[in-house]
Amino acid sequence: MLSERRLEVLRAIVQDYVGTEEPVGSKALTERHRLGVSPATVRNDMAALEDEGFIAQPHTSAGRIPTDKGYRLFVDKLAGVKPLSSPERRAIQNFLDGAVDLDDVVARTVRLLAQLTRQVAVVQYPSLTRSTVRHVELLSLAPARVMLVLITDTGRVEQRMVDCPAPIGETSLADLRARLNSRVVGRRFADVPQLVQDLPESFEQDDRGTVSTVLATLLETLVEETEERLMIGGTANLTRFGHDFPLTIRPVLEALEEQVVLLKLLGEAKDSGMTVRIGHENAHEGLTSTSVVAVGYGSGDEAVAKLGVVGPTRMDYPGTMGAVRAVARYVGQILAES
Amino acid sequence: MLSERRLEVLRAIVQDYVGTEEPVGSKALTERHRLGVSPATVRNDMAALEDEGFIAQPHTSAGRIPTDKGYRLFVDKLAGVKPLSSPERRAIQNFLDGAVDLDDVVARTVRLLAQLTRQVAVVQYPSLTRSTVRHVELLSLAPARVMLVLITDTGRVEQRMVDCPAPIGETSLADLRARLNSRVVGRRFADVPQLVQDLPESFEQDDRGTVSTVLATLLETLVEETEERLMIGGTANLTRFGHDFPLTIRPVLEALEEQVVLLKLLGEAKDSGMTVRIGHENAHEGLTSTSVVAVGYGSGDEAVAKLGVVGPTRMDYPGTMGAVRAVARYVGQILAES
DNA sequence: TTTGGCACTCGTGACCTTCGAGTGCCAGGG
DNA sequence: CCCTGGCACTCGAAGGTCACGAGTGCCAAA
Repeated sequence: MLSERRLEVLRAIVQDYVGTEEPVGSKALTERHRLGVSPATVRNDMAALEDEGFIAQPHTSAGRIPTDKGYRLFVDKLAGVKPLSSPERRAIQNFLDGAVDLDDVVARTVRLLAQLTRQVAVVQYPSLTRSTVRHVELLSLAPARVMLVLITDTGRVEQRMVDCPAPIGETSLADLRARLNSRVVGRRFADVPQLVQDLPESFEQDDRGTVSTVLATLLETLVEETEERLMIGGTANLTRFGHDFPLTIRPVLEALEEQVVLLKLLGEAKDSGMTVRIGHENAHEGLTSTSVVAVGYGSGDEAVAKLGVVGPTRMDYPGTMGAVRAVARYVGQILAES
Repeated sequence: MLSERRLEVLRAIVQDYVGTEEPVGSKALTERHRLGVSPATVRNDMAALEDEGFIAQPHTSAGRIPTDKGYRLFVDKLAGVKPLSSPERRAIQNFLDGAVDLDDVVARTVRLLAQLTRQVAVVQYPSLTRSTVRHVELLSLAPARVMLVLITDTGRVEQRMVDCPAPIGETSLADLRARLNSRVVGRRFADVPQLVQDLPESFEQDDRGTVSTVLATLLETLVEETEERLMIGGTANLTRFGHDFPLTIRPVLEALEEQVVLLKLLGEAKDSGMTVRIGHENAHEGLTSTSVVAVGYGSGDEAVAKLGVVGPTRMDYPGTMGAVRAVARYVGQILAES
């Protein structure tokens, strides 16, 4: 087991390296931190830390930098979550309060998060899977053409065109609308298929085909839209990455454009509590030199989606985690209010 | 006036420079292009072109590179629009045909354009200003709470909550819905305010307040949503920019994140025909080393929105213009069908 | 276990040289 | 009048050398 002081040395190394972006040596360490021991002692500790794999040297005769394992220990044991200052909290509140609709909430959240953390922000739209139906609307646009509009409790709206096998009258359509809503409003999406299963049977022969088609489209929408969407921002912050640019930034930008990759990334995060994935802990190979800090958010107790940031492994973990957590809370509040 | 051959030399310089990304010298030019004259002659021509400001030398004793003015001449006079190959056309068709809704169309278009041009793609959502109303729906969610859903002919859906001053009955609401739709369906957004002006008067005293509120929200939505949205993609292509990375790429990424900037950029493009803005022709200072190729697209004759790409001034103009034009046409078709 | 001392490593930056692509200019020829 | 070959010149890129110094590991003494 590592002694208390050695952990302290690791903490100092991480903090210095995050600040200066340069390998940190024993002398510099003792100067910047009041460790109460000489550089030589620190060197011994560093050698031990290196043996354990927490730090490494880019070259012989250079300072040490933390490894992924070192950051992991730092995040788990050595650092807390730094709460935001109250001006920051107020700024969040003000910034999010002006949002007019769901798109706007998400867009503002992305900007906010990117600005606070100075990193790339990723915000997932509230998922349809876990949300409930607020209303289903059916509009007759042409004799055999119906528009289906689905409204969720998170304010999301999805619409689909339905080409019906036969014309359907306004009365039947109103009837279907009423019955459909009485069954599904307030229910979870996952439960909908079962709830509407026997609906066609209660309609006249003529309309059954159309009713079935409409219901099929509804279910299809549920499935399709379970493929979640997300918004990213703050990519300009990637330019602060390092000096060895193109090689580092390229795969990251590519990964960020692949929504699938990002969704998987967020999906891997724990449902509750904050998840930090460091460097090679990320499965995607374009992201092996980045860390992902993610957390769930939602209008109630339960998370309906996730948000987070992507940044270099060399990031200010306490600060980033604080910002991510705070933003998630406020977004949850905003969603609950609307 | 520049002689025919000098224009030919300029064309060759642009083509070579776009291909190699390196200043092109007189000797290399005569080798790669059958100009029928000696390097010395080309040197004279180059000196003339430089006097006129079409090309420049990065340093003495280096080859020449085109200036913005040179690219301008190239685009206007020396190069046409390169049509896509038929496999490319088929690929576009296939790729866009799978789209399920408007969001999907836009998302696919962005990816497609980014892939075809290997540059950053920008696609504006069909604007509400120029589109027409397909349907307005009113849903009573609570006694004094109405949801307003607005559907456009381009398939876009906007919804707003309306808190009414007084409860309104289902009958009155249905009445309002019917009258509202009979007046505005098929009309342009710009005309709507006038068309609904006197609507509250025809309702009973009790409901007038609510009707006014609903109409106010509708008009507000029209105004608010005239602020257009857009989607961008292919930012990873920025890494192909040049060797002097961070400085070049940073302001571009920042500009791309500012939707306002991009909207203004697209707004400056001509409504019909293709617009190419080269380097310093772009007002925004982050984009002075990029060119923007934009074109309007729409379901009918008239453009309802614009799309385009942002890339280095050193880009393959004919190819890019060809791709942009082709994609715009296909998107127009898709929109017209749905 | 800590500390000061010491020899060693090796990347960084400054400085210099070489190399060659590219230029401008000029005199001669079609 | 325009084109061409020749020629001296420029100057950035690439490579080599060297001194510097931050940082290391190890050891013997406190």
